[in-house]
Amino acid sequence: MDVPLAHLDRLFDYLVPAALDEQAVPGTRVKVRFAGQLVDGWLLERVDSSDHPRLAYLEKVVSPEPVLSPEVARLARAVADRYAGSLADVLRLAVPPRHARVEKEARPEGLGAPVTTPPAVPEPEAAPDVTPAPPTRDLAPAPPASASALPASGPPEPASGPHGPGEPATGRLAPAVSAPVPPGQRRPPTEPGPGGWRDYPAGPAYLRALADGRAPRAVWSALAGEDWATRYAEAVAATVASGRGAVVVVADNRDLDRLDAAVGAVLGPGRHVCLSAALGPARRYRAFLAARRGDVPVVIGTRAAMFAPVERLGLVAIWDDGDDLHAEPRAPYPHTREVLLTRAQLAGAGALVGGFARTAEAQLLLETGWAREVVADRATVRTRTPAIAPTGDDPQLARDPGAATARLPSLAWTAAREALRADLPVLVQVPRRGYLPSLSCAQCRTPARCPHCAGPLALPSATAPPACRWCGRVAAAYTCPECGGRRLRAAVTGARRTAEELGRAFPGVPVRTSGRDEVLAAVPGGAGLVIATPGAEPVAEGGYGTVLLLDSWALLTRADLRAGEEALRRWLTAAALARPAGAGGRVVVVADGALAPVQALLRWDAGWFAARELAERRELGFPPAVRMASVTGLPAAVADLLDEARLPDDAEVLGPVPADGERERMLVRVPRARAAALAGALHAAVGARSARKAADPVRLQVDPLDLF
DNA sequence: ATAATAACGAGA
DNA sequence: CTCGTTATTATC
Repeated sequence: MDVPLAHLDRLFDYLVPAALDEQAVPGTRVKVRFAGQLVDGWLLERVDSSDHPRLAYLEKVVSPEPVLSPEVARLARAVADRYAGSLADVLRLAVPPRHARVEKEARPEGLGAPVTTPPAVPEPEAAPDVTPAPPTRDLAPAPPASASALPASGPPEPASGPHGPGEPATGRLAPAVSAPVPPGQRRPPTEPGPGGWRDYPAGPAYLRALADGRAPRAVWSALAGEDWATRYAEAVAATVASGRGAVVVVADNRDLDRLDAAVGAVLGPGRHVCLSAALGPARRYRAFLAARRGDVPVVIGTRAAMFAPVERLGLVAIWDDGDDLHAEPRAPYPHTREVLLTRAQLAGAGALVGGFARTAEAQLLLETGWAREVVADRATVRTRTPAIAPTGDDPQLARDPGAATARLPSLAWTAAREALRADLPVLVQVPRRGYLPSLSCAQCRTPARCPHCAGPLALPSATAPPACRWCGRVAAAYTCPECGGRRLRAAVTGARRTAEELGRAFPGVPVRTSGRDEVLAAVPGGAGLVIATPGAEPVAEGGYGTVLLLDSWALLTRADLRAGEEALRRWLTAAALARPAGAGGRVVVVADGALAPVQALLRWDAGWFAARELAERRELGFPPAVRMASVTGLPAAVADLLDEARLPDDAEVLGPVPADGERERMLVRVPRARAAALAGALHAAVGARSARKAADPVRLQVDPLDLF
């Protein structure tokens, strides 16, 4: 039922009129009369009988196209459960709006066979007038216990889930999944081989497992300069060779263009489609239908593609899972990585979580044994990595808002000049403005944390004493746990460094900018300055001679749980565009070399940092070591919801802290083992509230990306 | 949402 | 005891 009311998040049975029997196939969009009015719904399954005494008839089958595949329906239910959301909300994300004209278009000749094999439905019994076919399960499916459509195994969290302790990826690779190659399956133009995966000791075995029809799960840390798009294309090709399909999701359209080219080159034409919101309704629905109808085995795209229906799913992959574009901004706010991993779990598909950086969440996959690490050995890392040096003994140097040259530490300036003299391009990464100022120790700059709950301290107003942004406690007499310092300072973001200023520092050199407004995909190989904000760095032909990472303090002192992780991610992504040290590639990061993210950059060791980060989150009780949920709304509504919710015994409620305007925010924290119980309790509480027409809305977010 | 229904309390 | 109002519940 496509209604946004949480307490209606379940199945309803309808009779199928004989006239609609043929069209009323699971996965179709339907219209039914509900509470007196016509509403949209999803036909989820056909059943022989119903417990409900008085059934109404299905009003209409909107389109015979079974757009919702059984696999995606199951996935959507699991995602709704994990995120304390409604199935209807998830289905809105999973199935793009129908485009009737596109649906009627003739399908290209010779592409694939019809996909759907609707379950055998008995013919309606002969009866006068309107002949009822067996009733149909419509709308939102009930929770697992009562919905026959759902598999015996529940959602993967937490017992057997991506982050759970169960089902370790033991031995060589994850357990095999039977997926026989159907006869007549087309082969890709080139036989898939390990290709560039040979640089990673576990790489060839991973590809072999995919090609053999198994379901290997890997967390991959890419080498500097890696052609990651081609590696992903190779993994996809291996999967396709086993007669299975693949879904690959990247963060933005620039990455998608790269991946598109690589997959096209490796797989040949017509074997994949791109799916992203940027396509617009018609093209998006066309790509979606091509996948659903089985015309292509591979879907690549931005997060709009995470639910893409693919036949015989063999691989799900995400590139750069730390990019916050992977977080869906619409309720119930699922994260691409979590959706894809749930999907791999439910569908028995392989998984590939790759990036130059590694998130704490990916590290958890390794530490629970759910996935296997694919990394290069240290010798290979050394030959591929540019020479990376910190220049941050005096962090003031980089933050001093003085003259242009004064802002460039001498090492950075020298490295840039030398690259330009060698006729090589120089990349300068400058963070965007606008990070929240927060408090850190005036002496050692350790971010100030609440002594009670380890939340971040901030100044509520110019005059008020510092207070915790989580639990609201006032930290009047703060003492830094690192150095004993008692003074706090606001971590001001770096001043905006303009291209003109840098141009003045290097007269006569062409300067290009790439940022929010205009993103460059690539730049030529000769001498030139490229000023880019994180995520908008163009690749340079032959690689950059020097990469400068400026204003690091603005990144590192952000009041964000992921500040260190995010800084390292941005640095690695930019540094990966430099030439190897042997070819003159250099990276200068304007930061203190003793800091952990800087250390990880210098050693090109994302895994080391992620392990450290995860350990710290365990200690502090932060995600992903625990499960968190946030409840935001007017104080009365928030209190009402938490009052209503039967939270697990060990749930810890933090807050309230002021949110925007009149609203406030509370955080609920539970151990991972209680994650499902927490989501269930919160969803039920939202349902109870909506059932009694509680006026003020509350926003419920499981795994909120921003905790502070 | 909206309608049906159960619950409640005041007034006769 | 009934009527009128309000809270509760179900919506196939």
